[in-house]
Amino acid sequence: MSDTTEQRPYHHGNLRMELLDAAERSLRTHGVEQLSLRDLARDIGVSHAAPRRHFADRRALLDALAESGFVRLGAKLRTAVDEIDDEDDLPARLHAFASAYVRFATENAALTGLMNSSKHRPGATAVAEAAAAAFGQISDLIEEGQERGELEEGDPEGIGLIVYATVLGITSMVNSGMIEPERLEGLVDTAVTQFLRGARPAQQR
Amino acid sequence: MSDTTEQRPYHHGNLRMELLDAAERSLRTHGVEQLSLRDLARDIGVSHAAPRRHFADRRALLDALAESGFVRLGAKLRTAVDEIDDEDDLPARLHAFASAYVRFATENAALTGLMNSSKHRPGATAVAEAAAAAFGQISDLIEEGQERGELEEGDPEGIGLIVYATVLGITSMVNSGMIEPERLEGLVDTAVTQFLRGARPAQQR
DNA sequence: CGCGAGAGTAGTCATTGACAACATTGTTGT
DNA sequence: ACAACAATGTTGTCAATGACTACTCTCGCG
Repeated sequence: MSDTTEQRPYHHGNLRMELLDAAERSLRTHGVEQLSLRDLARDIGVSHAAPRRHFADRRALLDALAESGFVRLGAKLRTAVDEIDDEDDLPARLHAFASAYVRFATENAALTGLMNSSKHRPGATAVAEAAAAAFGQISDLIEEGQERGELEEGDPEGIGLIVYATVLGITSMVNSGMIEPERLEGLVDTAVTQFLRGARPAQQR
Repeated sequence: MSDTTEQRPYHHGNLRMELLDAAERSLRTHGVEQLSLRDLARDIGVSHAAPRRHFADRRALLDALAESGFVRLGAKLRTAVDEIDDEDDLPARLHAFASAYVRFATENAALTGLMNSSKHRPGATAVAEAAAAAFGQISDLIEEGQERGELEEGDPEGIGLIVYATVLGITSMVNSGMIEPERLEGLVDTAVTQFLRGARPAQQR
């Protein structure tokens, strides 16, 4: 059935997904502050109260958005790392990871901001889990590096945290306009390189 | 004249400052989303339109808050660095800088979030300047380190950016609940140490 | 085949930011 | 002194919004 001129049936049938889509568009073009449930409903062509059937309140919609963001980010990170064929090439894999992150985070600036601010909200366990899954990948990378003696010993998560923090900070600065996007690649490069140098075991220095 | 039972004169005399004070309290306890101009006006006991004489709109109030935050942060950073008597002790100074930053940023979590999200708003030049002043200090530190040959050559600002980014990222993770505050000190410690190792000139490796 | 749950609608309310018109007070030039 | 006048507050109003309630439509299941 064509949906162009046809009257929409009483039941939309796909509202939840379409709400999320519209929400992400609005997020991208107008920012999170401007995102209004009634606006989305108007865009889609349903009544102002319809979204309530799918999201208890504005927060719930934003949380769902953040969760979906983390899932997609996780996937991007995974494929980026896996694309480095040489499984033992830690520098390359770390670099791929960092690059993929900053690309996603700068191409989806507003969404990333939302993701980073929602993941602490109590009750948003789904968001937290999605975030942990995305982040967990770097711990694995670090762990492998340690096993092969390329990185100093110590809590893999703690060490990974540093890398993650740096990348997070860089994108935050780009997204807030503090530094120009052109410098992104270079900064990520030096960040990863310096990290690898700084985290080498003592006997290799 | 006592101001306890006395009727407030028609002209408050200090509304702007008191608004900023109340705003910061509200920010701290309820977060930026809940901050409402009318609420502040009620708290202070003026009419709902009074704030408009001092801040064109909600954004302007938030920007002023962010600016004041950067000014205070800058001062904290400066004194922290200056408290290290040995002017040549780069590690100690860098550490003091990072420590002071994370302390401020975690003790003023919501304010920091606001600061980091406002500094890009076009037209908020005052905010941008305050931010640059606070951040510029680290460039100076790096430059000194380079002059004494303790750090590899290269754009001081670029190198400083990495440190700043890492510290920014760490606090962002703490403030969003991704990592526990107890780990803060340790993380900052390793971050600074690793940075210094990684940024040493080649011949010293 | 009817009926109940799921999904959408219309109506309402309190809150809010923004704005305009008006009131009060402090200041300044003469 | 004192009459403009600029600052600063006040009341009143409006449109938008999120949240809630009561009602309606449809479809699938027993």
